[in-house]
Amino acid sequence: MKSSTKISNAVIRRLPRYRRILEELKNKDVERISSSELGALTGYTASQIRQDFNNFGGFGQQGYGYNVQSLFTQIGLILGLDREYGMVIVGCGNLGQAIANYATYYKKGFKITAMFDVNPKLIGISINDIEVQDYELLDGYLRNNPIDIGIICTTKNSAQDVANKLTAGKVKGIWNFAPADIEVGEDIVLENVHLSDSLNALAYYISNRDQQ
Amino acid sequence: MKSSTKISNAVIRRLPRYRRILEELKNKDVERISSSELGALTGYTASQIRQDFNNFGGFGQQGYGYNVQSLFTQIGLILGLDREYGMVIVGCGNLGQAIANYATYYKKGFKITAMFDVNPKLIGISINDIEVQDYELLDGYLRNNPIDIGIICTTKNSAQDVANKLTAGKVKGIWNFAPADIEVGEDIVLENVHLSDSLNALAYYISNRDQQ
DNA sequence: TAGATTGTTAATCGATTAACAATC
DNA sequence: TAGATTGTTAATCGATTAACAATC
Repeated sequence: MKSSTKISNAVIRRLPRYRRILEELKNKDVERISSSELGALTGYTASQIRQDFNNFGGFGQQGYGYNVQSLFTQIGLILGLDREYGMVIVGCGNLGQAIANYATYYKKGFKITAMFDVNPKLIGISINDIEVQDYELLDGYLRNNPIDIGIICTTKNSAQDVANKLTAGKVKGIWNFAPADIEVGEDIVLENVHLSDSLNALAYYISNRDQQ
Repeated sequence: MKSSTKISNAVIRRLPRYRRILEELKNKDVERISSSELGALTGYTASQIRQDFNNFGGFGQQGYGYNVQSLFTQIGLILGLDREYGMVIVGCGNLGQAIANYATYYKKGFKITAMFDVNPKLIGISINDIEVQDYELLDGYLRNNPIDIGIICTTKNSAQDVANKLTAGKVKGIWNFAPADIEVGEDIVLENVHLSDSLNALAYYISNRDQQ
């Protein structure tokens, strides 16, 4: 894998989709796939698929195509899925709990190690065997436990404060579900899931279906 | 607004963000803003902002900039936020409940009218005064109540079946949270929120921070 | 070997940025 | 009026698609 040249964001965003589809093929015991077959499944052009993979060096074989298992593994390596990520969730309402369940049952390699909230009704309850702690304890927890990813599932108003505490606690990335534009330092990776933006885009395309 | 020419998806995806930031400015009683000021707030270039708005006709005034209130309203009109959208949620676990709360409290104009699940433990309970109904009743409900948006918060395995029922029930758009690649007809707008893809991209950027 | 399909270069397309005349 | 800032055209940049030689 050449890691010297910068890979465009557009390529990176397609990789998880490739991987998802390859996993399904793998489960169906499909051994090999050509770029055009993969194109039919993903909706991308065969040409784009070959370009994408060649950003990281050749994964295929002329006249044969790509080995499903090996391509799946390679993409996992590129995405950094060959290691474990420690995560904390801040905000344990329905959304926080949904993310906790999701990560616990579906995302091997992403491990929730602690959960925090300010709500006394939530503090002390257990979610998938993880006890919700008082938000006041977040600082101390991060000092003693190096964490990779902080997940913000709070309200809009608390989001920046949480981000600041996560930053001070030296997380490497923030997965933000709060409908806020939080600011973080250069060295922290910020991934926003702005549900509101997604719903607004959906409304647009419903209202302008002819243009889609 | 010229609706004759197709607006690129990239532009549409930026509109909700503009609107979000304009709303904040409006709340702070800011009356006018220039493209370069808005650029500083959004991270886009002033040039891009002017290009974006000019897709829909001129919203600004030379020498003055843009009127915050009016620009906010215009973007809302473009996105189709001047009407109400009826929505049903299928799958009422934590995620479905989180979306229900979110839509109820934060998204004026998007109204949840019914919720469905297969789980007997959930059927009958009320979430924000909406009773969870048996999934078996979805078909009949959609026949009698025209719905704009169907929200899928089920497991991966059920997602396509739900999508088929929503399609048969003539929804205009589907907001899919299930980690599945569902297929819908041409005339239905599909908006996916693939948490898994988002988390995988986050992992990539954490593992390759130097490249970001 | 012949056929298939990649890897890779070149061409095209589209999106972003720069520049500046128009005008408030 | 002079200054500011848009609207809009032109230039650039980057991403996608097409084409085909390399090769399994």
